[in-house]
Amino acid sequence: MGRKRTRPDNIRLTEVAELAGVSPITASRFFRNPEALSIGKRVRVESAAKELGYVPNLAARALASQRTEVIGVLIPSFTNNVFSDLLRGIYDAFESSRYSIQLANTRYSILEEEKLLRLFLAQKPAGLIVTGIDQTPESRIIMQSVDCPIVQIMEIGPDPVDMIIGFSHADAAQAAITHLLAQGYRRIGFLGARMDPRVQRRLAGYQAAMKAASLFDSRLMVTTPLPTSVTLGGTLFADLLAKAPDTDAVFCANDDLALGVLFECQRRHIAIPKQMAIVGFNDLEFMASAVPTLTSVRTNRYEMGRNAATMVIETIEGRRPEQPIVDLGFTVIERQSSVREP
Amino acid sequence: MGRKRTRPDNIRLTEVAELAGVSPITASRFFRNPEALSIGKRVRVESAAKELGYVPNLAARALASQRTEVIGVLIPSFTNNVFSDLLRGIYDAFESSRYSIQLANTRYSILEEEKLLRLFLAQKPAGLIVTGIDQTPESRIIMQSVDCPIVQIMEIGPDPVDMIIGFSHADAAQAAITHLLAQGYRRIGFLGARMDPRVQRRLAGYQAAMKAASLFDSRLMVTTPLPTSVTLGGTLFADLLAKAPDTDAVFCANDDLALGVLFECQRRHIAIPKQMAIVGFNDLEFMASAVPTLTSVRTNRYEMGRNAATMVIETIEGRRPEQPIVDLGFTVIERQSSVREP
DNA sequence: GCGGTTATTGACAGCGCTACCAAAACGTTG
DNA sequence: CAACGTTTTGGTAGCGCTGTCAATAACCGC
Repeated sequence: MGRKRTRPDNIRLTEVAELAGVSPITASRFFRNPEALSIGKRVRVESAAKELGYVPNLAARALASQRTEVIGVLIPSFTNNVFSDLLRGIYDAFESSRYSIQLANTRYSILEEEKLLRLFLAQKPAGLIVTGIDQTPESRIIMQSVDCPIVQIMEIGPDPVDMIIGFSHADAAQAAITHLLAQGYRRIGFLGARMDPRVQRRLAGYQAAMKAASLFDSRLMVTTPLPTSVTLGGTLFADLLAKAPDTDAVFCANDDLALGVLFECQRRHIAIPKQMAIVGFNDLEFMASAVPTLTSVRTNRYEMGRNAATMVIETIEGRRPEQPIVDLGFTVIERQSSVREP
Repeated sequence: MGRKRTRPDNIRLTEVAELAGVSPITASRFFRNPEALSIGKRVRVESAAKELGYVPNLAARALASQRTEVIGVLIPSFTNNVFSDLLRGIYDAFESSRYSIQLANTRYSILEEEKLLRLFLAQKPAGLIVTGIDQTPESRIIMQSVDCPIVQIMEIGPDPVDMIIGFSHADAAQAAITHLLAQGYRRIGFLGARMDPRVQRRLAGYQAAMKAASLFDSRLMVTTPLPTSVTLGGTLFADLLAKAPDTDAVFCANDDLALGVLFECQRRHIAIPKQMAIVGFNDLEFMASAVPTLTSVRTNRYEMGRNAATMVIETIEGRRPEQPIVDLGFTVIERQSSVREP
């Protein structure tokens, strides 16, 4: 008959209410919507809570209110530097809020993503941040049927589930190629690893630009499903030179590959940018420091994370951003590796 | 009088029990300790749960059982590559378990860490993973008073709160210096950024080795509280050369700095390893790919994360590891940047 | 001073699950 | 086959909080 278990010694809301001389429900309201209380009760509850060191029991709150204060975040990789900047932005934005983050790694698998999505939604999160726009049809249905704000990040697309923030990878790649063309390079190669959807779109942008300039040649494209690395950059570059020895520039789908190309050029005594131009993607910190300095396409990853988080919070709190699609753009940062001396 | 709120359409344990023809408590047991059920009921509950698509309500579980299945993880930075490997290990290990991870960033502040610790412990986590051994006295008291397993990671020390896994940063630094000494280098500089406790211990190891060889000279040490970066490596190296122009080797407290030094040497046409040796720390992937390849001290970050997580899980499940202090060691990977040709 | 409106406060019940104990079912043995 | 031990199952109550609605207090114009 009932529990004999020793009552935990934690302070409960009832205790706070008692000390403050109000009903538990009033005390409860203080923590959710202090403005609803009269000034007198507000300060009484506040000081009682502080005096007792009250910490709300989130499990009880979640059970009673049928929702949590958890924001689910789905990213495809922890290893990639790109996502660490993103995460920093997200965590910074949520830090001062009452929401906590539940982070999960999809490992670049949309099936894994769907599984994690189901898992998350069963716990009724207050919001969701998911990477990219290439969910499974199932995932989209799940996401649409849910009533919490959802922000897709990393790229923009015409048909967001709810809100979306990012930039056009195809346009960014195209801008990089346009820059190389303007510098007089003609045999521009493409190196890509992992070939996740965003890299594919960079490839598409590259192809569009090359075709528009009537310079497209499939031998100039070297890609691999392997995860990216600096070493891989060197390997892919070697492949590229084997297929197209007259290559005079390389656009790398990310900066790690670009660094690998730089090292491979040093090994082969290929002069940069005279014999070979290098352009990377993301503009990681080391690009500005390399010798020669490496051109890259700057993307606003920290801001993306931060803004995505802000959009979620605002929506939860009823101040939904008027613009559900946010394009953060990109900038081609021209450096020595792709700028020909006059 | 009571709630009129629409009953959520989620499947509850009671429904599963009903369909399986057992009492709710038996169904509950199935999810916590299936072995306690007879085979017959076990399969009945299992298929009923699957048929209804039952997902347990974690909030209710946490409230009723007075504990959660959340593992708190405190790391000092998201930006640092070192921690992304660690996190990957931790997430991999917890993936197949029922535990979920609550990640927080202390920003290298032990006061922030103490705050986050309080926050975590109020929610009764099932376990805790914290970085390093330099907590505030308050933090240590809090951690000792808690009854969940705690693993400290990244380094080892004599007096763990509970369990600890890592390696000796001082010994690792000392080994790096020993290697340089063996190669005949004598004016060995030290570059360090951020100067968090682990970098300080690397510095201590450097100092010990230099003093033992009667080669210590404070002008050879250049440090800064600034966060690390490749660019900073170049800057610190320039400072070092200004203070001690006869420097013939540099030990960098991390690989980013080492890469920056490499670039600075290229800029100044300093021959590596003839005029200058470079040794980094952590052995990030790019070190093997640089030109020349860069010597570094390999640390087992992924394994550290994975093992820490496993230690937590085992302890929760009553199979506490017999050895609470785990030394994962390190390896000096000798590469071109520090090996003199005969 | 009255009817009516709005700001505060409180009572009640229950969110979905599990701890505790007891009872039932099952085996085993002399 | 009774007596006993062991496994398996169920009943009860309650974890700490909040949604709903009702009640009360405060305010207002006339």
